[in-house]
Amino acid sequence: MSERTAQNIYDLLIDGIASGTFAPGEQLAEVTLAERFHVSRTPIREALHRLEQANFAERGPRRAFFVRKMQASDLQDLFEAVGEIESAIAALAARRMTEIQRRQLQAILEEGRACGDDAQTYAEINRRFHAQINQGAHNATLSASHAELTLRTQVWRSRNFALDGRRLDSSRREHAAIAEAILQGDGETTRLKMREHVASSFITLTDLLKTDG
Amino acid sequence: MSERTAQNIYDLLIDGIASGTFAPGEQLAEVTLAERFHVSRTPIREALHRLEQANFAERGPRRAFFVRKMQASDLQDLFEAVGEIESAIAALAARRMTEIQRRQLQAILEEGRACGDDAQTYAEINRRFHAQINQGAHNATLSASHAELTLRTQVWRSRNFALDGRRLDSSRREHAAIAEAILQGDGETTRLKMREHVASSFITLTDLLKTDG
DNA sequence: TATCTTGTTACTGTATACATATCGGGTCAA
DNA sequence: TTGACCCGATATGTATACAGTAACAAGATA
Repeated sequence: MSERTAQNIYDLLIDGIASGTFAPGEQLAEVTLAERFHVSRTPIREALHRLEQANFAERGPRRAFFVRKMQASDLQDLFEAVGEIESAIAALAARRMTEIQRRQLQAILEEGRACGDDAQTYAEINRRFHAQINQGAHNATLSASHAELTLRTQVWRSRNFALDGRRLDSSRREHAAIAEAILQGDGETTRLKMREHVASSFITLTDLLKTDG
Repeated sequence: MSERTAQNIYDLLIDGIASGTFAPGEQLAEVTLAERFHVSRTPIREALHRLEQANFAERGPRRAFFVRKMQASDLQDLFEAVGEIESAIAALAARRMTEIQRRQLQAILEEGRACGDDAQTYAEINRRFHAQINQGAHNATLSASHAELTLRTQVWRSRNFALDGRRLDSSRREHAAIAEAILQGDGETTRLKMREHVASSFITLTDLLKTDG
């Protein structure tokens, strides 16, 4: 733990929240965490303030920090926001991607078709597909906002990492539709397809959460 | 300076950056600022980290903090992002506003028509108009993202606070068009009108910046 | 019984000393 | 002349002590 302690603590806390080590509503007291991680309060403080800013923690009585209790309605809010922003990004990308970027997108799509049913491999290709579109929009501000919100969804996704075969196929189809619209330069169709795609993944996730609980 | 020192410092720094007291590229050293504001390094540190997070400061050599140099292209990025997010919000509001909220929006629009040419009064009404639409979208996540980006634009706007008469009239017309689309529940028209509205204010701002520089 | 007051406690907020990292310049040897 | 290395200056990063604040509970008072 020689350097970047605060950053490490922040990552550890996020992992802990995502994995359930720190339960929703649980208190995050500076002293307790300092002892747990064998550091002083200072880097803990910094990490907690960042958590608060990123909406993973909130303040309670005595200004203490608590793991934010997320409700199902929060999740819906969040995915709607991601859907709107990512579809805006995709619409821009449809009009702005360079020829090289379009070819790369096609290549990634092809990889997704060819990769078989291994969920982990597909997840990585999925990530690159979305990253490619993000780049193609040529708007760093929107990309940053999108990244921030996506990180928040990660907390919900992490425990339901695997996609079942059915969702994997429908994801492929949706990607193909998005890519087609982008390659045709049709911004508004792209927006619709991307919005539907995010909505589908939301539905899948909530179904998974239901069967878990 | 009895309480919430770090918050005060943060506000002071933002004001300073907006007003030009802290020039772009200028270093923000913890010790220097601590002496200047007669506090210790600790609250300064917190404020600087928040500034960095909010994209007003960046790190330089020796990890030192500097006022971020914003380029014209950054401003364009930023306004495009605000335009996309706010138009998404407006489109949602068109479909979701309660009857009461719609009436309130009409009332605010009417105030804007009636208030005459006092820029300061109109600015306040303008703020409420946009806030009302934000509320109407019923999506806290999008509203928060929007607020964050709007704060960033504030730095550019503050020195060009006043709207001239011509822009004031066109702003009124644009507001009317947006409100009409919302009241008809027409999401896509609302989206277009709001995007145009943000773009217009961007153009006005860049014109003002040109004549200044 | 209701309420106001006051003390205790459990937190974060701030000050300050010390640790650590990084850049730049100067020295010395090849 | 130039490259390697060391050392000092200048930043932030971290540890720790102390200050401040707000919630809660107990006891006094009406």
